[in-house]
Amino acid sequence: MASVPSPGSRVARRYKKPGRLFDTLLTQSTRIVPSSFRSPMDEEQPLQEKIAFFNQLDALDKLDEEDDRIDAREQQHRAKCKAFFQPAVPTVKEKGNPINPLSSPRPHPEPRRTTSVLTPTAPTPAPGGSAEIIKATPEATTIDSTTSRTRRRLIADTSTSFIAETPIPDSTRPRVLTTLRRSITMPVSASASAAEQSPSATTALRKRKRSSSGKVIPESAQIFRGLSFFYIPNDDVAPARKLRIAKAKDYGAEWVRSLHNATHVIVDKHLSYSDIQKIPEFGLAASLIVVNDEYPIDSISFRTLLNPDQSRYRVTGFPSPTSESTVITISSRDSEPSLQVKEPKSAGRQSARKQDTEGSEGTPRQEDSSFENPRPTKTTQAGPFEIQIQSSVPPHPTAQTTDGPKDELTSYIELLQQYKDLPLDHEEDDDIQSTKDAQEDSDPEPGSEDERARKKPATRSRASLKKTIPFEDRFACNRGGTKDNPASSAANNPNARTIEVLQSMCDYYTKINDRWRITAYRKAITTLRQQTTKKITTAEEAYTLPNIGSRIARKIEEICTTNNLRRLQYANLEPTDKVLDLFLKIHDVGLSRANKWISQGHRTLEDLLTKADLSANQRISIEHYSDLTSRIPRSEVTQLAAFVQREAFLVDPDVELLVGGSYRRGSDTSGDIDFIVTKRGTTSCSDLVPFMNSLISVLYKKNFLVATLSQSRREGEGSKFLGCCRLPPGGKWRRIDLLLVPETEYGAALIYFTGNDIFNRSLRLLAGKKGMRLNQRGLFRDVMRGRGRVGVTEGELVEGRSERRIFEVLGVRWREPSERWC
DNA sequence: AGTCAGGTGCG
DNA sequence: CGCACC
DNA sequence: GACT
Ligand SMILES: O=c1ccn([C@H]2C[C@H](O)[C@@H](COP(=O)(O)OP(=O)(O)OP(=O)(O)O)O2)c(=O)[nH]1
Ligand SMILES: [Mg+2]
Repeated sequence: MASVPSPGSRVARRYKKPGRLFDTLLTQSTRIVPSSFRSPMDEEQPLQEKIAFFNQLDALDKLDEEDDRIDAREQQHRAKCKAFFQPAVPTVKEKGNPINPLSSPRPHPEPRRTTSVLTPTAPTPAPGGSAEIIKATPEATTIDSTTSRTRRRLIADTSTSFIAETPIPDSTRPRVLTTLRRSITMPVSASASAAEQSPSATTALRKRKRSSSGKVIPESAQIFRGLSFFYIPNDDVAPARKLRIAKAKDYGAEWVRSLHNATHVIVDKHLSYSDIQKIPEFGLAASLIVVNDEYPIDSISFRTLLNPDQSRYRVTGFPSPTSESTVITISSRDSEPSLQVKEPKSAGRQSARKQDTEGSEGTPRQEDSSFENPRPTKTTQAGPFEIQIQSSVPPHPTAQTTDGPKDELTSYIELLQQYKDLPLDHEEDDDIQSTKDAQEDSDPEPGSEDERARKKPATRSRASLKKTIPFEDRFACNRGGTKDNPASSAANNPNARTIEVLQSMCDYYTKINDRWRITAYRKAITTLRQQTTKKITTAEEAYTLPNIGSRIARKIEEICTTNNLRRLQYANLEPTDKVLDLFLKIHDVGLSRANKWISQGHRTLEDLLTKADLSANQRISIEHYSDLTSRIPRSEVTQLAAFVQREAFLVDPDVELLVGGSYRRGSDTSGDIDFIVTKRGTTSCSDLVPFMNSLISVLYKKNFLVATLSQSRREGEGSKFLGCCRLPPGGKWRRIDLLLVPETEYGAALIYFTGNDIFNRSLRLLAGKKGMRLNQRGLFRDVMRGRGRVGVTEGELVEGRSERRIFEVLGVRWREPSERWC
């Protein structure tokens, strides 16, 4: 994967498996009208206006951001809490026992325990999910969701008119606007059926669903219980603040209007100490806890009252805490020398990607004039008026024409839209492949047929200029790629900047551990990267592409017009981000641990080596940080391979070793070296274990192997060895992976170990959609995945030996390893 | 409203 | 079960 | 977030 970080890169994969804790299930808007993303202006509109428009939207987006932020943090907090996050005391040791000097009204016993109680996250797997399993089990066929879903889709297809959103009259704001922005006009054609689905249509069209804070937080979780917050400004005019206030209330805080009965003073970020001093009776605040509005948010995030003394929560200009700053002053936390740098964007140019994350701790937000003005103005009028732009825009000719390389299987992999049933379409002008068919041929007997009957009629409308094209391109992984990146990725791709920005978004979500958004962005980026011919500028254009929906499409347009994404301005950029990246590259360190360390005040590798408690692997990994994080030139991989193969031959001449991973895909550089070890005639990896043991000991003796990170020799399971090695003379430390594979599973293992990971996943996804299951041991069929999503039946082995046959059975065109970059 | 790959080892 | 890894 |  060379330089390109996205696919397959460690970072990209860094999200962890769900563990159902992170099943975010946030909201999701279902797009119905093709142009739901459409902004009021049309293509021809002058750039200036577009920019102006975006600026106007700033306030609103801020809101969105706020939402995201909260949502995200809610997810995040679990990870952090579990990671023994220490609420108040940033000092290194002592885990439990948070000392909350000031906010002790409600001492929180032992955070860990508390958290588990607090999060009533009841996964509730919801039964009956296997709607799309083709080979559904008899009882599983009782699919219900399909009906409503289908209905919705139909409507979607019919709408032809475009909706426009009203540009916001700047001065106005808040909720009025919010509403306005979401207001939509019902497509004429759909109006007929509007009645039956109006709610969903509305939902689908509006930009996003905002969760009402109607949820009830269990009393035990109400960390603010007993506390009284006085806000400055003390009103809920600003929607974002209103939201925060509501949130605080949810957690037990009382919103007070007077300083007299307040316990905490929550100051708007944009206000400085000198500003709030003017407040009448401000003197009272001296005895109160004064923090900025980050404090409640963070506290909620961590489900515990944090130490309000942290610089992070200090109001700008607030007389510093008598300089007795507790123990250990965490440098980076408060330092932030030039906290004024800001510099929103302007010239841009800077590499958005990595280091640009130059934010400022305490003052991360730009001025963003609009958004929450201190003065108690009240929202005024706002004459919302909806504009209907009738645009008979014909379905984009694009769609499949997008670009050259397309192959059918590509289409599969990625979207696997309707693989098998991928019907007919072809010329049939009605694109509709809309797919509804998918379900119809399959089985309706159980009971829900009635509805299904009525829905199918209508439909034939084009409307969706969206990704209709069923198979044709749906990218996935076609591209050979490895070496072209030096030149191509950087200079060649016209969408470089866009990708760069989106990648930042992706990074952001990575930090937040939002699995699905990460993959969504990853996919979007991948398809964008494949548009090598022209620059995607408008939302429509972008929306046409697979895996780019309305929201990312909008962002793309914004990026192209403003060369920036407002979302990033306040979404990202904490100074600790670089540290986070630093830590994440350590083997056996993920988000959770890295964040934990950061919260403990560690900022450098040295800190970790001296102050943190590390596992053996982590220590090794830090001690050879630079070696292990640098990529291995192909030539060196070849040498390493030769070395190992030679030794292996001496141990057992019948054993075969093949280098897989990125090397097999033709990469110029690799993050590690992956060996697939097999021997003819073997049927279980246990047959190879003895060989492995001797090989490993030999390699150690030769000073080739220098560390073992993990080793598994379970019978029946694939066994693998992960360690570190180096070329004899004293080469750099390198990561090495050995996978033991019996001959009978060779093909499957080959696919697995060759990757890349995205390719594997799409293949497996495809298999799943075909009622099969693919893993590193083979391809199985008649798999029953029932309820709980857990495989009920393992399925019957179809093929495991031959890589090619697995492809065949899956109906996927053979792909050379070099074509497996997705 | 559900899905988004599928597995391992460790604590 | 969560985390980290492939 | 995207797609079904
Ligand atoms: O989440 C994952 C990670 C990896 N793999 C497979 C594909 C991958 O190709 C192979 C080896 O993993 P590795 O981490 O070595 O990735 P790589 O493709 O070899 O890239 P790199 O150059 O970073 O080693 O294991 C997966 O199936 N799922
Ligand atoms: Mg590799």
